[in-house]
Amino acid sequence: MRKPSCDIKLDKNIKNKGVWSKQEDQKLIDYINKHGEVCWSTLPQAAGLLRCGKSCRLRWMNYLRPDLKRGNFGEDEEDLIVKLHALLGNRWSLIAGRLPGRTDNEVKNFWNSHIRKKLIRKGIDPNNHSVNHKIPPLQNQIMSNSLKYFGLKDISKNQTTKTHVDNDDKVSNATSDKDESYALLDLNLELSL
DNA sequence: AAGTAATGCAACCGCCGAATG
DNA sequence: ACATTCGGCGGTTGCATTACT
Repeated sequence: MRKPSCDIKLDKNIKNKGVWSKQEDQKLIDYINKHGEVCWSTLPQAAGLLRCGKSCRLRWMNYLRPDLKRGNFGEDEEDLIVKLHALLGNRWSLIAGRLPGRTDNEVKNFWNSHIRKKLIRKGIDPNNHSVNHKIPPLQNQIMSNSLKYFGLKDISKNQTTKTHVDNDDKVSNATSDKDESYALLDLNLELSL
């Protein structure tokens, strides 16, 4: 058993947990402005922070980075997230990569708190975006090509994911070889992204 | 005004793959 | 070849805020 790379419970140097204070934010910002995004595991000590490197990285990536957009998602962004999710599933970092100034955490939260409910209200299954139509061969081919563009396997052919449905309100992307393929309605993604 | 439920979001947890010794 | 470390990711939790009764 290898020990966790960052174990808050075991590391005696890590005293702070939970919400970051303004002072901690400032220390992190100052350090990164001065030294850049260097080794996260040694950063906390070097910057005088009582946090683990992982926590520092998360704080910087999701909140402090100067190029972050913040604020509400626009309709165009929402639309793009839905389309990308139909194509990529819960690969939030890939989806966020197509949305300048947005983080994977932000996209994931937005999906779980807004988009999922919206799709359910419209009678669309947010997990597979299906409205009970089979994917026509041409559309299937487009999907397959799109996945190749992102450097991904075509999961519709043989994927068995680890998440599953506990109840109808839980996130799931359960698919298996036995599952049928469903249509991705309105998936007019530009393949030249 | 007080209590409770629902919601949104920041942060944590645990796992994985790549890099390194 | 193997063990270890690290960065990164997705899932989940917990808390603050808001809405409702």
